[in-house]
Amino acid sequence: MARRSDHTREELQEMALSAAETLLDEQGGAALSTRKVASAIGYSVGSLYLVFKNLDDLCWQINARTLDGLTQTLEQQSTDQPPRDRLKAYANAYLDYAREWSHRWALLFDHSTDEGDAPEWLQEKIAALFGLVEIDLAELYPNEKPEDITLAARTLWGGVHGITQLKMRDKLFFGGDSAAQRMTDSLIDRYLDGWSHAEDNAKGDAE
Amino acid sequence: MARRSDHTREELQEMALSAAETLLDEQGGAALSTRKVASAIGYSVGSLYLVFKNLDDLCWQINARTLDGLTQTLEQQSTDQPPRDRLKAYANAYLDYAREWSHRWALLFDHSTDEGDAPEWLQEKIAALFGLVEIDLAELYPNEKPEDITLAARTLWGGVHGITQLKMRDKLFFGGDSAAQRMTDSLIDRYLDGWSHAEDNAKGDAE
DNA sequence: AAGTTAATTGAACAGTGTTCATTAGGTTGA
DNA sequence: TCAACCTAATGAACACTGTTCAATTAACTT
Repeated sequence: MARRSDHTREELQEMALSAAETLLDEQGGAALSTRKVASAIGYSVGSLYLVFKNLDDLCWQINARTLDGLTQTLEQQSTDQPPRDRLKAYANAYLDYAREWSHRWALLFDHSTDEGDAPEWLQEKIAALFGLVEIDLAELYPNEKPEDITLAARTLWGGVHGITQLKMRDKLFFGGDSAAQRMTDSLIDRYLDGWSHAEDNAKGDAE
Repeated sequence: MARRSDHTREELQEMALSAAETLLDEQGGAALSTRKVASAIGYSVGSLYLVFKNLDDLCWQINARTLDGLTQTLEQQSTDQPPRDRLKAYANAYLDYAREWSHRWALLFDHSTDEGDAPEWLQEKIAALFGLVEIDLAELYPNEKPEDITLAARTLWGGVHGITQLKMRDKLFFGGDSAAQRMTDSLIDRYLDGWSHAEDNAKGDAE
């Protein structure tokens, strides 16, 4: 067959990504293969290469969607609460998302191209995620320099990410299901308290 | 050839692991293959399967060695300093180790068996790493319940791990080379300050 | 109806992990 | 000394993988 034009390029791409995600959810990242995706959408292997540069490209595009979903989930958290609670809600949502889409989450952070870094647009999406945290921190510490807010956001969120990762890989072995959330709560509370404490001292010294 | 007995099983295993590590360091985890390892040590593919259950097993054994090296590095940090400084030194050493052995470090945390968890002995090694942190925290907060120390150690070290991972994957994009260390310092200082703060409050309330 | 075009194919190639019947070097016993 | 045995070591075979690209053929044009 040739020139079927059953689907546009965009449709083909969407079908492939969707099929790949299903495969990923059901069988994990190791099971992702071009032949399986192709046969799942009723096209041949070669057709995938009309729409994706290679399997790596397909993975990055899945990652982009995963990251979009994650960002959306975080954004859906109620804004009608104090920044500190919202940060905790973010962390919780982050943990839940990783739990619900464990294979997608694993692909997002495990997958690394042989050569070169993640694509730019992916990096921008991650930056946007950090941005959410920065907003809350800026609200909590309006007198802080922007650079310090940026550093704090990355520190705090790096921490949440690390806890999530260890949890996902069963390398926490402590305290059952609720442990991870207790840890992110503890992290956020103590980090913010420690920060306030330092600010108070600074003020005290200045005056 | 057969029955050469040039090397014992133990020697063969050591040769294979060592060759695999070299391959890993030079070409990354994706380049690790049974045929390459076999040819590097002058044996055939089949011989590897006399010593390792499969490639996964070989990877786990590399990971064990990586984790041992990491633990040793941390243990070499001077004990002749206050617990807080030692914790920072640990975090620093952790970052340095990940930087120096980036491919080994990536294999350690990316590699996940298709089915089932990491082997038990690996989990014990990780627990031992957490133990180092617990010692310092217990020294800092002698009145804290052991369970709280355990949780805090995992929280803090999960955070350091997360920062390290984002750094390694270039997903921090902030502040150049020194950023990661500034972040772990910030994390440890603020977390400990926040903890002390909370303890003071608790004491104040009680009295 | 014949010609043109390009969407789609799938065989081919080079690689992968894993298995296991075969082989050949070392050891043993006569 | 030499045949018998044993077993460490092999590497061909199998079923997979990603990727390419000449060949095919359905649909459009004339």
